[in-house]
Amino acid sequence: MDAVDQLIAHLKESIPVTSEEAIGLRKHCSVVELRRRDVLLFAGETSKHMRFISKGCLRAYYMDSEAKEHIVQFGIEGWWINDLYSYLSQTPAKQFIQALEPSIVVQIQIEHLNQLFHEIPSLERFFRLKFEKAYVAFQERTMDAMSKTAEQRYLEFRSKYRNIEQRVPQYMVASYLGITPEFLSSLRKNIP
Amino acid sequence: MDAVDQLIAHLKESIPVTSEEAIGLRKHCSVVELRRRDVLLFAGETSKHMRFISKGCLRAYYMDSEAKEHIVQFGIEGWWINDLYSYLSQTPAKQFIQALEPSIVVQIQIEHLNQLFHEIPSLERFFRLKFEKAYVAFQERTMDAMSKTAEQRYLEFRSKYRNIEQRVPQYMVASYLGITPEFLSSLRKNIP
DNA sequence: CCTCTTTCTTAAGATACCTTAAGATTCATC
DNA sequence: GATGAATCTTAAGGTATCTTAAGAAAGAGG
Repeated sequence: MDAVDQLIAHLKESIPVTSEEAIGLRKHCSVVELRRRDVLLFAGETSKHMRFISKGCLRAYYMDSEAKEHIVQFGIEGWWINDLYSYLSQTPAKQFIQALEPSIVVQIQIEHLNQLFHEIPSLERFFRLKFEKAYVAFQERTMDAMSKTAEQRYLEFRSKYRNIEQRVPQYMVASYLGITPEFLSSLRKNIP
Repeated sequence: MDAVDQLIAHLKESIPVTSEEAIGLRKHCSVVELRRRDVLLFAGETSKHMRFISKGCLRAYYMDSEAKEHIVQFGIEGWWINDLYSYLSQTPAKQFIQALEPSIVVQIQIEHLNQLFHEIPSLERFFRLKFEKAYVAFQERTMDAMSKTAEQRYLEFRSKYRNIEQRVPQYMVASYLGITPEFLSSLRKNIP
């Protein structure tokens, strides 16, 4: 099963996809192989693709005014990763997207995707739902960031994303949680 | 100029609206008057309307597991307010929406709005853009909550929303910023 | 206007989280 | 397998923010 097959299988979990539609889709997909540390999208560029992770692990992060990195999102096999705002509004990205492992990503250009929305109407619904989920995830994260302790946030991260915790460096988990690596280390010491 | 006129004027700032379209729109709008403290949407209910504030001031907030309130959003004249996730996914709201002053809100039922999208195509674009903005606002707020001090967040709130700061109680600003009212009070003492 | 409720301030002691620095461990690559 | 780079831990001292409690000020509604 190649990378695009995986994308199609992923779509089929939520919407029906006929084999003709799959063929149409395939035409508009490009597959990118990334080495560890390769950057797929630089801040300042405009995000021109929707990106599906077929293999590997990536992060989206931005740099604050003091050049500190803050991780906005991780992504692994079967997830989408993007600077969604840049993509949707076609304005320069604030985030970088970088591979943390050797990875394979399927990309669909924005023009092609918009065209596909006409050929495969349920695809538009698929992305609307994705977007709604992304929205609510951010809303929850905002509220958590403001009302929960770092320990609570870490425990929730761990139970939600065990798999991710095991494959990214701990200091990146700290960055995702908004705390220092030292503090995360000390939290971990005091947890079973 | 009545409440619906205000809504139409608001739309005209972003998209063209013909007078026939305005008439069609008007049919599907209902106007709600609220007293101070009236609740427009309860957590647990499903949000069935898009809501435009024609007059007054409201807040969207949720209650955490310890019964503490956390303000997600304020809204004043010319803003939209909703539990957007509940509205979009038609699932029970986690947030309350409550008037902080006597207010007038224009509501459009979801079925009517979806129908209006066919009659006034640019309306769909209007809401897509609104939604993108809401998304990026949350993203920024998440990152701010995790990387900036309460003082920085307060100063930014103050310069962005001077008008709101002046009409809502200070402890609600604190709740919006994710800090205690006592701490906000002490921050303010040390700022010009 | 008066009164009751809501909101704001102050202060002291507690806790969460950060900074710095150094050493220990693990990992990647030759 | 050796070596240098990347990552993790520990610890001490500092700062940001919270909790509690009480009184002061402001505002709402009669």
